[in-house]
Amino acid sequence: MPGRTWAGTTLDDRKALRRAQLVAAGLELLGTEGSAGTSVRAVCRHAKLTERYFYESFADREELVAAVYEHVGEEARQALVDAVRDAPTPAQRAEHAVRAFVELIVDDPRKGRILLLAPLTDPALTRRGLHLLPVFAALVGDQLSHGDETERRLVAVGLVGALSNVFIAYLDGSLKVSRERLVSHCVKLVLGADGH
Amino acid sequence: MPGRTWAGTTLDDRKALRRAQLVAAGLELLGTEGSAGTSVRAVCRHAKLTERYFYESFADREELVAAVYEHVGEEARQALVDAVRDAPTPAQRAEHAVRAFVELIVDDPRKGRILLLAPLTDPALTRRGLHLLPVFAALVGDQLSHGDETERRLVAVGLVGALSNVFIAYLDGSLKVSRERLVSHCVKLVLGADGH
DNA sequence: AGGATCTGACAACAGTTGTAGTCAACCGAG
DNA sequence: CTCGGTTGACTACAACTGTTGTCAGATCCT
Repeated sequence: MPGRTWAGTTLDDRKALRRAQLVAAGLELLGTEGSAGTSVRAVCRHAKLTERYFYESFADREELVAAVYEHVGEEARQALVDAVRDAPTPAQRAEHAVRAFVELIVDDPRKGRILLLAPLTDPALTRRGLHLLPVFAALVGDQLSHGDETERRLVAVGLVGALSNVFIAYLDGSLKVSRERLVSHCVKLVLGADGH
Repeated sequence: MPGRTWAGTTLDDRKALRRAQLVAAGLELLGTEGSAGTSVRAVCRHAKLTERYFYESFADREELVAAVYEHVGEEARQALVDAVRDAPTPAQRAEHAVRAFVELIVDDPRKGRILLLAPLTDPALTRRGLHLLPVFAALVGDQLSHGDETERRLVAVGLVGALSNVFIAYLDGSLKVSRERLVSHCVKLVLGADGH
């Protein structure tokens, strides 16, 4: 059993550490170079590990990019849940959620790019149907109060698209606007979506 | 001078024809297989031409991709211009424009995918900053009547994002809704955007 | 110290990529 | 018919991909 210690740590510890390094390297590459630049070799170079350790933690290149995507997605989900909790009114919930998301992707644009763009571009994700935006859109749709089923879905999909595009434009610098204004505009979008 | 005729056509004619075949093959591949599947060899196979003719018309793989994108973009622009002309009221302009766009991408989803997704996914396009959505957004922004400069830009970027996302969801089948309802909802989005 | 275990640097495989070059066959103008 | 422009099939190259394997050396438990 791998209770045996090595350089002060157990085998499982080091294995988990290496896996984390690989995921971090994958996040960096997927968030900057994009899908094509995220090769097994490139990830290993970046993580300062050899290919052997790649296949110790992942069966595929696919598994790595899926792990990266899910990692970022989970982070975003958690940030949103934390933000919405303890906000009594819908308006406050909207503002907190938007602010949390903006903070997440402004602190680390790589995560924004991965969350918003990767599932559209990387075959490893599209093939698995791994796309969280529809999930978010469904959550948003459930919060809406007006209209029938498909109406809510249309509104939610549109709203998520509007927010995404504004974020993307903000991220790549083509939308020059203060962060405060960005947040308040997005809040307005969210609140306006439910308003008729 | 290449006025000399060959098999009934001049050299320039055949060269142009081959170029068109290559662009058509590029459109097909970029719109179905995506960026990764659009290799020089694959394009040539699809166009039933050899690599030599590829480099007769394009210096790079990049040039081909850019040509395909600009081709589709020009087509979309033309369709929108045609649709908007002769529509007196803003409401009619919005409806005609949306309808024209929907027809374009429903008749040929490949074009929709190229227009909306390719610039986000293909390095050949991102590197050149070849992205027409901001251009469309700017056009839209000029039509808005409320707010200052940045306000109009924010609204336009959001509107374009909302429309794109709805179209994309409709294209990949995840948004099951009748075409008429799609159009009318999009028209509502367009008209609602200017209502501040 | 001995021996099991872990590590890292590399090589090997077959495949695809972009790009360029060669060469035999063809075609139509003079 | 001949000659030069034109065609297409084919090869060549170096670089890269995912994946697996090898092997010398370091590290720690007993």
